[in-house]
Amino acid sequence: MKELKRRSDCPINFVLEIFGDKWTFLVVRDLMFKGKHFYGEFLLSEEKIATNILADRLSVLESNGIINKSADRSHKQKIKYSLTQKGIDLVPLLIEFIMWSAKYDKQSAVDRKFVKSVKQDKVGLISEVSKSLGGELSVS
Amino acid sequence: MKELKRRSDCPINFVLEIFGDKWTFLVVRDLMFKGKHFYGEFLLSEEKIATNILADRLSVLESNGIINKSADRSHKQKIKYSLTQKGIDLVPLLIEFIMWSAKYDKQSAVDRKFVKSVKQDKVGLISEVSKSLGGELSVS
DNA sequence: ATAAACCACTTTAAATTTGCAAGTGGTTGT
DNA sequence: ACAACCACTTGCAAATTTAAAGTGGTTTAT
Repeated sequence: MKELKRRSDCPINFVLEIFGDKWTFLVVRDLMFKGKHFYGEFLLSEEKIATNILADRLSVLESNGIINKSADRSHKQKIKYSLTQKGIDLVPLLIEFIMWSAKYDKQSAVDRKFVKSVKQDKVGLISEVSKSLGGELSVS
Repeated sequence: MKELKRRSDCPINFVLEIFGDKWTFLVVRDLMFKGKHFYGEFLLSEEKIATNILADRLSVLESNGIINKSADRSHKQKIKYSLTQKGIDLVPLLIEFIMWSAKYDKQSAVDRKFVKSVKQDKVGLISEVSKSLGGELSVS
């Protein structure tokens, strides 16, 4: 229904065609840094995403292979959302978001220990975060 | 007129409040990697931004301190747009955009030499690109 | 000196997207 | 059996985006 034609093959544009709105990266953030996995958890985030927007963004993320759905073990209806490797590979990108905001947003709620850790060993932190995300088995 | 209240103090959200749309980063890309500086040049880009959107995004970028305007030497009316240091500090972020797309977009028009160069020495390339952008004097 | 072209926008109106509130239909807990 | 919970879906008003045309100075060519 959407994204039939891409505007260009530019690599910057490629990211924008998927993530170019105010909400999609917040869902990724919740999965990546907040340990959230369920629809109801995303709704609780501070920015207050609407249910229809969340449903739409989850489906966009899934159809682009950034996340996948799996069944919760004990709860038939509960759907667990997890990052795929393609999603996990956004870690360096999100870290740069954080570092830029840490530098330029005076009232940023950033974790200063995290920033310090990135400054000391960015590569190490990326692999640590990525590893923790990849460690989850998805029960498709 | 806009952005009176921020949705949260989250560092990811801070970036999205400025850049969370499909166009703003393309203007930054043109300034950063395409050597573009003038209104008419941005309009020529492949993605075909509309004039009103471009005018709006330039003013958003300026009011957020990402770019500044300066007068063209020989041409009184021509306005030259340049990245500020705050804008130049987006280089690592845009590079991660490019690297992610290079990995996951099969038809990406990415410069493979650039990708190779990032893989070999990311820090070096960032400082090289940043230096080339900072070298321009702005005649306010 | 005058006219055409260029410059950076602005305006208008239609189409699309967003945000809010309420509703849906199946599942689970008591 | 019934209420609560789950992941959405629907309807609608408001905001944003888009294309096209227009504005009012500036510069270039004649």
